[in-house]
Amino acid sequence: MTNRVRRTMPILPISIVMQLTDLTARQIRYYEEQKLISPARTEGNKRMFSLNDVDALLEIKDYLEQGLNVAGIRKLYETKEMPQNDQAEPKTLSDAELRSLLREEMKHQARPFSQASQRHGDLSRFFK
Amino acid sequence: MTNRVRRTMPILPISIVMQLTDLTARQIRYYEEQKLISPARTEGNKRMFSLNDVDALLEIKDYLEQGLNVAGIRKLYETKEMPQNDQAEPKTLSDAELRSLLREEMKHQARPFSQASQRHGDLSRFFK
DNA sequence: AAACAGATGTTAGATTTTCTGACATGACTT
DNA sequence: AAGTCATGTCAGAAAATCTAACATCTGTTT
Repeated sequence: MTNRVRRTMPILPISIVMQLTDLTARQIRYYEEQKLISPARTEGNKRMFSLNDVDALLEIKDYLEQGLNVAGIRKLYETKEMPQNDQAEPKTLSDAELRSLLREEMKHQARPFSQASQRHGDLSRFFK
Repeated sequence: MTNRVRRTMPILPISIVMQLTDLTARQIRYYEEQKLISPARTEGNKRMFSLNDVDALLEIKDYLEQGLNVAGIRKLYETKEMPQNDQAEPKTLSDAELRSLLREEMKHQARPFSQASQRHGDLSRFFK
C-alpha cells in the first residue's frame, strides 16, 4: 500500500527507539551529547527521532561493538559527511589520524572497515 | 537504504498521528471508542499506533468527509474484513442495510463507493 | 420549534513518559 | 593507583497522554 518513509521526519519517541535499537535511553542521550546524532525536539523538549536517526544509532552501535570509540566514530562521520556539505572546510583525516583509527580497530580483532560500513543490523530487521 | 515498514508495529504516539492525519486527539480516541481502530497500548496505557492504524484513520477521515457516519464505516469494515477471518459468522450486509448505506451517501452528493475506497489521502503524502 | 443524536470541543485531575543533572560503577589505560 | 570512557541509577521537574464529564454545533425527528 505504501512505501518508503520520509526518513527524516521525526516521528518516534525515545521509548520506541530503545526497542528498535536495543539501546538504553542513557546510551542514546549520551550519543547525542557526543554529537553523533541530533534528534529533533518537540515544543516541550522531548526528543523525537526519524528513521534515519534509528539507522544512525544502529550504525553507531555496530561500530562500538567493533571496538571503535565515540571519538573515532565522530571523526568518521565528520569526514564521511563532508563531500556534499557547502560551507565547512573540507576537513580530511590526516594519515596519522587514519592510522590511529585503524590501529584502534586492530586491537579489537574486528573486520576491516569496508565490512563495517555494510553491516547488517539496520532497520531491515523491522521493515519488510 | 531501507524499506517497507513493518506496518503493524506500534511505533507512533498520538501526537505524531495527529500531525500525520490532521485529526484531533479527541477524534482519534472517539474512533477507537467506536471500534473503528484498536491501537496498541504501552504498559503505562498510552496509545501507540502502527502505520496501518494511520492508514485506517486516513480512510475513516475520508469516509466521514464523504458523508458516511461512524456506524456506516464500522459496518463497512465488518463486512470487508470477514473474508480472511476464521471464526466469526460470515456476516453479510442485508440488501436493506446496503441500500441504507447508499442512501446515506446519496444525501451528501458524494461519489460512489468504488471511488471512495481507492481514495488518495493515504500515507503516500508522507512517504516517498 | 423543541427535543434528540452524532461528532467534536474543552477542561480537570491523575498517571506515564521524558528530561536534565548528578553521582556511581566497571573495564581499560596509563 | 589514578584517570578516562561508556553506561547505570536516581531524583525532581516538566511534558504528554489518559479518562471522564460536560459543552457545543449540526443536522434530524417529532
